[in-house]
Amino acid sequence: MSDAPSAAEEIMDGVYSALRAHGYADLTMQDIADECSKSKSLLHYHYDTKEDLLVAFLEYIVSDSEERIAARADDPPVERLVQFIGWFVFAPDETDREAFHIALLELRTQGPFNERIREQLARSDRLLRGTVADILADGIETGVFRDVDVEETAAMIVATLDGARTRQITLADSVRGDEADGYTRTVAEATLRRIVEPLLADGAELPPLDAAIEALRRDPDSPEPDDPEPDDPETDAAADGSE
Amino acid sequence: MSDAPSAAEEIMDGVYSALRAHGYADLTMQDIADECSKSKSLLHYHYDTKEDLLVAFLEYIVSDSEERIAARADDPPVERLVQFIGWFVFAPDETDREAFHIALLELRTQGPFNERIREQLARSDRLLRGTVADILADGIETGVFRDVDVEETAAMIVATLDGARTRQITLADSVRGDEADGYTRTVAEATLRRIVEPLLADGAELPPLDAAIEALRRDPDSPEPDDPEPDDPETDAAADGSE
DNA sequence: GCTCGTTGACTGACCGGTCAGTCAATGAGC
DNA sequence: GCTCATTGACTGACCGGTCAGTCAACGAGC
Repeated sequence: MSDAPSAAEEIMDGVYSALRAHGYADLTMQDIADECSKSKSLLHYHYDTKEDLLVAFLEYIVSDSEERIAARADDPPVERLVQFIGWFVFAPDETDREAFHIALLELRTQGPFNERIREQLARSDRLLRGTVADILADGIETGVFRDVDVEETAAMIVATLDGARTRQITLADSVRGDEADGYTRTVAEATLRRIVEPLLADGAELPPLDAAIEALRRDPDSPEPDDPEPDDPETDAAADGSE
Repeated sequence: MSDAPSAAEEIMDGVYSALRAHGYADLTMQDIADECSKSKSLLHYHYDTKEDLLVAFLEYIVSDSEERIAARADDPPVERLVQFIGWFVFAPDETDREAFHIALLELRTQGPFNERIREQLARSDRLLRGTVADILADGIETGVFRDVDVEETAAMIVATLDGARTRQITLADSVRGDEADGYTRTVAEATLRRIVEPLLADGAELPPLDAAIEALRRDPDSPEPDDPEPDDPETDAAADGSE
């Protein structure tokens, strides 16, 4: 697990880097090969087709997210929820993460044309909405949340954050940082204030979003991670990617 | 204006049909040519490059949405808002419209890589959020809405609906209609109940979403249209597409 | 009202580049 | 010496874009 990463790991890393550098639409097998310092032929040795490779990559990042989320399942519901929301927000310097999310969004648009991709996307979607639903159900049981329709609330929260992020990454101008930059953060804050806060039982209080975002940046192993170590592929992949 | 559509119009129609049929990612100039029964060379005669053609198409559909929205600017704010929200919802039989929105989402993912596309997306985004903000400002002035932050509320509403639609179109399985199908509608209803309704001043009431959706289907010239006449290209294009 | 030059719309054939995928050969480890 | 990992050279398909040329419409000159 420490040194000598397996070929599969190196290739997944290569896909990750290549996606950030080139996006999905004009990602070539050669790009991936270059990023992991291997030959294109080797990629075909391990994965028959480009599709196989990309589906494997998707599986990889979704599984990673599953593990990260599972690792935090015992945190208190309110903190977990704020952290979940905070994880959609990009800090200003996380251009790599943004680039990766652009590629993931491109990948998502291929869902309708590719069943295997769609399957992974659905898995990721279930993970995200299910996580929020679990958090809410937990909180209701504990008495920190009022009794609401957890599925509906989860759907709304995830849709809102996903929509905000989509707008931010598709409209942000890489050169002159523009208004779209802080968009997700603004919407995340509004979501907390206008959707989550009314859900709190009397006496319960929301921790600040900023603190949660800061914590995520420091602690890679959070439910929906940021970049843990420089260049760690899946760090936050699955969560967003999937939807 | 009646018969003998101009070449430009026929080509735009061709792009529209081709996008629905093939999606954006594997859209070829030949596909477009086939859809409008012209030669590929003709497309290059009118538009130097494929990019030029697609940017022209984007301009075309965003402009169309601008006009449609402007045409309804004098409707009462509450009705306008419900109609705006209803226009994100796909009726079960609107597979064409869904296919088109998939292509538009693909196009949106190219924003980060193409300034001219990004420009049009930003225009569409301003249109959508600006429209909701206008509706809210109108309603506050008239006294039907409480005094809220219109920009923030508009951002939330648009993000939520957009996120819901994204999930629906990327995850829906074209063969066996699955759970993702009614997703946008569910979220739209939740948005009305949980975001819009609390905004209403005492005495004001929301018209039902279903009625608004029905009206949109019957009346193509609504702010954010459905398919007006069979095969009318831009009908609902801009609204969603953009941003 | 006929001819002829000009123009704009349009086409088919073709070119060059790109890219996924193949294959035979090489080397390393056992 | 056999297996497995890896490589570079190669191929075939596809696609954007070019180009030489056709054709119908139109207007001018007679």
